[in-house]
Amino acid sequence: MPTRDDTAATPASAPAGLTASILGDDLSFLLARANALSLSAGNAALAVHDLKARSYAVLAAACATPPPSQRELADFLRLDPSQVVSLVDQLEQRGLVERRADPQDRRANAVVATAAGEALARDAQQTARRAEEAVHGDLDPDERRTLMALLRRLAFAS
Amino acid sequence: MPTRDDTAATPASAPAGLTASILGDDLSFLLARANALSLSAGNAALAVHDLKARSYAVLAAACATPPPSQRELADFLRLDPSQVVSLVDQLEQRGLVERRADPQDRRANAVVATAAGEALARDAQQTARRAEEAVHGDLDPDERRTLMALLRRLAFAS
DNA sequence: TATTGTTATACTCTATAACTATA
DNA sequence: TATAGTTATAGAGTATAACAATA
Repeated sequence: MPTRDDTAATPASAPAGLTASILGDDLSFLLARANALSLSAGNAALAVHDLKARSYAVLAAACATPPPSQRELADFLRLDPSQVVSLVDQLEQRGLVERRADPQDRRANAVVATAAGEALARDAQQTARRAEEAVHGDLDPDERRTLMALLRRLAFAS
Repeated sequence: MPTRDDTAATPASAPAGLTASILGDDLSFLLARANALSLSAGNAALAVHDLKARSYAVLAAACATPPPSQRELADFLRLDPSQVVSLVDQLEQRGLVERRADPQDRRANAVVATAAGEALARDAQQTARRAEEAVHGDLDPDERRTLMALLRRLAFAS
């Protein structure tokens, strides 16, 4: 639940009373707080490319094969379909993605990255990865793998 | 970065192309998606108590000893101080927390749960825990502990 | 009749700046 | 001079409903 966009960061430590409180072993809270830190670090870093975590996610997904439809993007990124419209609009105006009509289903638009979009996605991925490391830099590679595997099960449960 | 309040849920599974995309091993994205699922499940469940994840977090923190100041709440929950004002206002109007002037520093308000607040926090904690289990129910206790320990390091790094 | 994408709109959340009272 | 809390406000993010085109 927390989110705050402070680039010049909050002291991440907390009063002992609070870390030991009910919330201290609340998985949802830890998830929320970890996400908030990661999100603000990511947004700050991606600003160099004129992207945010959201738009980067759409761009990165548009590099997949086969390219996703807007509906698939909405489901995968957990965005409202109307939000996807506006994110794709912005990326399309910058020439980073294209809407390509699906010949199978003419209601659907595949969102596919242009060459410029793919290049930017690669750069932004590097940027994002470096920002991530600042957040979880003290996890060793094994721990990182473990964490990702467990998170993946939460993120794509059922 | 994703958040969407769909109670009647999205199919959590995703096109293989997307799970295998750049985002598939992006820790920030997994964190964001796992958090989004957990948050919407939490909000939906806590609605029974007229709480959301945010207000529940404030209430739960107000049960800690020593009771946190608003500034400490803001840092711990990663909320803006002005948001804390409004959340505390709401809880105070419902008689669930009180602002108690700190005799040491008369600028500061400790936010402390009332008896009713503590009772509700206990109920809500049960509710939240049950909702959590729906999200990460397929993790065994060991995996859950591991996940929490790793997340705690991200959430309170440095 | 249901679904994809779209638009418009209302609402919630978040960030910023200015102010007060204390320190 | 700096910090805790407050207020007001603007901006970003999110949800809802209605519609056209297609299935």
